[in-house]
Amino acid sequence: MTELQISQAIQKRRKFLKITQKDLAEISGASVRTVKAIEKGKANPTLEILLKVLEPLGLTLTTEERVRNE
Amino acid sequence: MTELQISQAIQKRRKFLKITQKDLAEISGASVRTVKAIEKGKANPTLEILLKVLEPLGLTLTTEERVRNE
DNA sequence: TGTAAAAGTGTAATATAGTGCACTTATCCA
DNA sequence: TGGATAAGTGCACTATATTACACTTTTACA
Repeated sequence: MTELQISQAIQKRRKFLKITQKDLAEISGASVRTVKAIEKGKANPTLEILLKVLEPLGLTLTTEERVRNE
Repeated sequence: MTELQISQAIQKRRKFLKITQKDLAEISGASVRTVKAIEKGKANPTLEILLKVLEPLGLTLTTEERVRNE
């Protein structure tokens, strides 16, 4: 999963939950600025920030064996 | 999946592949210092670095809905 | 068990992620 | 369609991730 796919998953999930970037920032503890950058794919977030943002979205990060052709 | 679990997955996989931290550093393009820190769980790597290290291990990162009780 | 390879670490420099502020632009719906 | 809310952005500062170098400690095996 690429950086872009992760940011898309975050935005998709946030919209599904009908909350704003500001809401997500407040709940997660990350700054609004950073949440915006992550969703725009213009961030290279640290793992800590990424996990903080994913958590309130009910999402988690996992490592998997990469499958051929993806 | 926590930061700790990710570092453990990396170390486990690297040892399975019978390569050294130095090898992994060279293949991935991350510094040896950073690879060591990640495996030790003493790093808060950027997504870019994390993906670079996972890639040659045949691992990938995915986001999933968090399951209750984990 | 001596030795070489691997792993771990302190320090310091550099690059860059994270942030707040102020502002602009886009979206939306009454 | 006007106004309110949400989203996007330039700038400048602070915090911290990444790195090389030099060194110590641990591991493994001939």
